[in-house]
Amino acid sequence: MSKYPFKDIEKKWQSFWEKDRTFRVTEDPAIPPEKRKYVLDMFPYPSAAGLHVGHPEGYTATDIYCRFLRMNGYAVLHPMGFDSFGLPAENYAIQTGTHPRQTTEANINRFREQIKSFGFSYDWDREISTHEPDYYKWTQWIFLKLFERGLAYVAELPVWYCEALGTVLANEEVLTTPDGPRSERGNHPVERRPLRQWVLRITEYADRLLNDLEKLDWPESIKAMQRNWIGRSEGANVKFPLAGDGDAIEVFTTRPDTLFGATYMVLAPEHRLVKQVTTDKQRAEVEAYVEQARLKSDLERTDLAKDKSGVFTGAYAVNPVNNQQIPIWISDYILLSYGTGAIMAVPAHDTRDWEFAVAFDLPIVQVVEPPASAYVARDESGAPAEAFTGEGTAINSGEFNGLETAEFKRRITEWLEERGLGRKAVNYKLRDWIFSRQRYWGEPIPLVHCGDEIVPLPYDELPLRLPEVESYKPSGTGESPLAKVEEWVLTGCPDGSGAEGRRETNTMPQWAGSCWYYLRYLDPHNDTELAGRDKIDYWMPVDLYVGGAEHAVLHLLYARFWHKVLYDIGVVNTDEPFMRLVNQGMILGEDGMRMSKSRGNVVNPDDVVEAYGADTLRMFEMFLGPLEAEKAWTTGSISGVHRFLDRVWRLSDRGLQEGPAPDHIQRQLHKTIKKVTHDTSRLEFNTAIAQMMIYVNELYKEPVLHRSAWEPLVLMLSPYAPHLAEELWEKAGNAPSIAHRQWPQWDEALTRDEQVTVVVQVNGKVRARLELPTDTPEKELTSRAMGLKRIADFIDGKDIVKVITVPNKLVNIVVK
RNA sequence: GCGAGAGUGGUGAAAUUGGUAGACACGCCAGAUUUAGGAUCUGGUACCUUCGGGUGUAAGGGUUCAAGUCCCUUCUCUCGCACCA
Repeated sequence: MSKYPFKDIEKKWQSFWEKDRTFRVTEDPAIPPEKRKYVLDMFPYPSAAGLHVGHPEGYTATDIYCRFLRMNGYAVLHPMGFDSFGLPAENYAIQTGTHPRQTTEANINRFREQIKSFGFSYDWDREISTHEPDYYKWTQWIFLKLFERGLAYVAELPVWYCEALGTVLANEEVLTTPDGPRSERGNHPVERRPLRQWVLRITEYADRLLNDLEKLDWPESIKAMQRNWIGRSEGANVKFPLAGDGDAIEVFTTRPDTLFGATYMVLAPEHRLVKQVTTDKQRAEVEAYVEQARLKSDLERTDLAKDKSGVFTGAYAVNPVNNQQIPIWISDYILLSYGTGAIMAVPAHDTRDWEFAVAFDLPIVQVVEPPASAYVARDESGAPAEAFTGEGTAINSGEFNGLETAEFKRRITEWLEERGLGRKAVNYKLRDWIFSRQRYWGEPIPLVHCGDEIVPLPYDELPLRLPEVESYKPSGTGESPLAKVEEWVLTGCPDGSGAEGRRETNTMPQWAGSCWYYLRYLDPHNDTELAGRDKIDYWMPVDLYVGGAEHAVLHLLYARFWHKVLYDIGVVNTDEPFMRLVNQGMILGEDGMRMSKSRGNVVNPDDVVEAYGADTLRMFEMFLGPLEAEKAWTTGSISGVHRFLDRVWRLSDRGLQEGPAPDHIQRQLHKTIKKVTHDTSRLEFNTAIAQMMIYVNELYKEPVLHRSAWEPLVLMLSPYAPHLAEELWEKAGNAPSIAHRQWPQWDEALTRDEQVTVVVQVNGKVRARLELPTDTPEKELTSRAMGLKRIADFIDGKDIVKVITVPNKLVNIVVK
């Protein structure tokens, strides 16, 4: 159905750009810093399935923006690469014996071809892949820096282990599903196992990761997710001595002001003191409960709907503020992994403790009087029927009675500190980042075990290359396939002692490579530094980062963490990498559901390019709706965009007339330039396209096409449909390329119409319209409005209360 | 439950600071062109109507000369987190 030869045009210009290296960018010192922009796409994992329609969405958006910036005199860094370590290639290797490198590189080639077929203006001289030794040399280098600074350590931890993937996973890679905890990748069941792991001390950066979010121009939802994930809460750690024992239970609480209401304590079943405190009488029952809790999946343990369960240990602790003995229970609603794994229970003011107290008939003591404005459900006797968790005034709290919650917290914390019973404390939900994987296809960790010592490889021995292996299968011993490569594992100890050492056989997770890739683009071939400082100073930080919201926590938090470490060691110039973040909305299938093979609603972008051309695909995806909104694919409306481009093409067949265009065309043109400029700069591509459509519709009604009305349109179109625009630019007699030509400017005076429609309202309802010259004085507006027969009919016999006029907009006559 | 966001024609969606609701596009209808179909061009297309007008932006209320836009209440949906002490 298409008439314009998009296939020829697109092929022609893609090879022109490639030969011409049109989009190569260098660090030109003549360009002032404010005219330099770093626009980054989240690079893809080169899967076997090829690109889906979601990839070109974000990539088109940044491409349009970059082309727009270039035409406005900016130096633009816009690179692309591949996140090429990862499990799918390795799983394929396990099944088929094909080396993951082979699969990965074939996929990269396919991806690169596809990406090029969309006409994106990347500087391909800067392409990187994270699996290449030249690249992972620097991933390893950063790891050694982390190790040096004590930010990487080994710990035996209960970690998520995935039998199907044969590896441990980070907390962030595990999802809670109705079928229990599952791996984010592949949706396989996972379970907790105590294993020896490399861990990165991201918690040391928790406060900075939290506070610096304020500086960032990111979607509020992403910031909220990161805040939530970090989960900072302030309170106090308090020691409750055991009755008749020298030991004490330490708890974390955010409400030290409710200490007087603590009527019992609860330990996590795995808590170290459980064995010690349990009385003989209770031992059998406690042990049974602990065993039962161990076998429960986390989902069962965290099912909110279930009733509270627990067992009394038989032991008592002493509430340090009033010396009362309170019973110690165990329950699985207390998690060993948060705080100290033990709580003081204040049933009157904590919903969970309330439920537990009611279930086991434990005492409930009110210590916070709710403010008069607060609603509290009460039973027939007038006693509270639920926990009051808000702030209020202290009661039943001895000398502290009458204090407001915030003040009480300060005072009681001081009181505890003076007596050595407690101290101010901050807790985070964020855990340290479990960093090792028992896999083959990842960066080797450049460390050697020499007896009990762990010795880093000297920097000049990097990269530590992945050895070739016989089998990609996990060893089954909880070690990676690397462990079986004896000649690689056995090595001299790098401390120079000449002793035998064994290499670390764990590899890094996929996140490692993507934590810093944006820096390598700056200087991709540098073999003495990860990137030259002059290049970093020239481009960083990233001005705009576009990608999917699925990386809200994982990638974006890890990358920020590494960046801060690099900042602390003086490698980078800012403490945040990505100043502005935009999430492109997901493109759903035509049925409004997430695209998936099983639903059969997957749209392959190659097919669209084949049928309509890359320019149509680009514009269609942008025309679908706002960039950030979730949008359903609608095959039908592709033709609307294609028809538009076809109309533009046929318009060019008319030949160009020199000399000025008619006045109304000039006005329409300048309005169009203004709107397209404004909208493009704000990534509001759908409305910019609509405006160009309006303008083309206008041009269509004209008998002749003027060069002065045409060329600005071609220029404005060029970021959106670059192939067609290049062709039209050449067809108009200009030398290629259009890519660096000056963006058209508008004349404000010409954006205004000579005539405007002014509506006349009576009591706010539109009753008439007036065609008047622009900027007709308000007085005349009023008199013209009053003079209308229709209006006279409406206001006849009524009192005019007032008349409101808005120049060039409306007259509203208020009558009674 | 908590956090974030969103509800506008048959459909995707527009709408500076409150100022003509539905731009643009899909679909549909009509006309032109065409052997026919497709394609193309032009026009129409929120709903109701006694053709005066009335009603419409999830629902209800409020502020205002004027509300999709601001305020309050409620409902629905999407996403994220979820016994985090």
